[in-house]
Amino acid sequence: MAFYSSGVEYGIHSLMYMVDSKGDARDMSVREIADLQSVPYDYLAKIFTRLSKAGLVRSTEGKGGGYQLARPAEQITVLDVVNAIDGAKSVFACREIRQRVVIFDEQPPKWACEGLCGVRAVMDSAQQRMEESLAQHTILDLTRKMYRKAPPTFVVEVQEWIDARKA
Amino acid sequence: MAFYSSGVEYGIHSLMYMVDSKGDARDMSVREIADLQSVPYDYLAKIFTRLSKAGLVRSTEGKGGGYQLARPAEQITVLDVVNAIDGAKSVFACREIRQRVVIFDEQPPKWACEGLCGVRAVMDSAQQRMEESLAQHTILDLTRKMYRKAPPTFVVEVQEWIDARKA
DNA sequence: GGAAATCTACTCGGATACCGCGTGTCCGAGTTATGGTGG
DNA sequence: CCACCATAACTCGGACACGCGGTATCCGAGTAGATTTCC
Repeated sequence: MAFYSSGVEYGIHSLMYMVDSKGDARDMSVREIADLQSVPYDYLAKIFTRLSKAGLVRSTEGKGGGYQLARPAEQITVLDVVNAIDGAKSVFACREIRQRVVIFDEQPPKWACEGLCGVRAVMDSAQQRMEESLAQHTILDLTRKMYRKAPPTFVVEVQEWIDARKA
Repeated sequence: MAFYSSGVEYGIHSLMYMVDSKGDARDMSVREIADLQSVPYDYLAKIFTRLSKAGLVRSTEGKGGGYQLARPAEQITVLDVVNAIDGAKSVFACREIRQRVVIFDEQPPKWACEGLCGVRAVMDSAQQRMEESLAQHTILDLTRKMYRKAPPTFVVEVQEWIDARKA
């Protein structure tokens, strides 16, 4: 299975649509975002509460409310989104096998318990590299890249869809 | 959940015990390795068939048989073990959400399908960073680090346990 | 016409159902050394 | 003494049971703007 949940994917793509062609924030409701991308609404709603708790988006309640980026899109990294949605999870779950060696039966010595397990240290550092890489890409980067790839008509079509929706 | 399976952990720790204090390969049976580390035997057996298929260990069948590193421990990286056991799996499962935008209904245009999804590209490159990091650590490194941390008596105790076991 | 009640469209949070996959176990088959047995 | 056979200790491979967590759905509660109703 994949490490990052599908929620992460939904989250990132959603945030990408919450910034317009000029890079400014755009106010949208969860239902709009879900319908726009043909994504399950209830599920996406849960994801946005997490994004909100993490401070990546701001919510306004009541009718006409919705979500909005809490800070500029160039200050929201992919790592931020990942952490917000999936939480701090580890690529590797160390089971302290080093302590289970049959030689020290029932009572592993201190040297086998203190510090980080060597295997785990390697894994942790690898994960850190990955996260550093994720931290180098922002939502704005992704949005720009998407709009650059699409024909110019796409930007306005999205905007029109949203406007028609509000009415 | 963790990305790398517990099998990976078992595998790496097992390989570490298959090289002696001088760094030379040591012949061991799965049962020995499992008992030494108090790890489920049947499960570990499956892991070793994978290591074997990947060419990391060599097997000798029949009584007195067992496994042995197929190449020097300094030429087996953590990434090798991970790939052998968990196979080539991806941190991120792209669901092509970009194609699901409601604007192009039922028939996403070509530009939305060709090339890599932007989000996926970011994830893939991040994973690559992680794997590069894993490829920089070898089994020999890990073994050395373990023996360096343990008191000198530990090395001989392990050897004695193995020898007593053979008799 | 203004205040109050109703309606509608949101954000929240909990409970739950489904199901795939990791983890672990069991069993049978094939292989090779070892030890015992009979001629 | 030697050929033969049973046994034990391995590696393989498939099948399966169990449980957890990701995915998704449903529902109720709270909030706030828009609309209607009623005096």
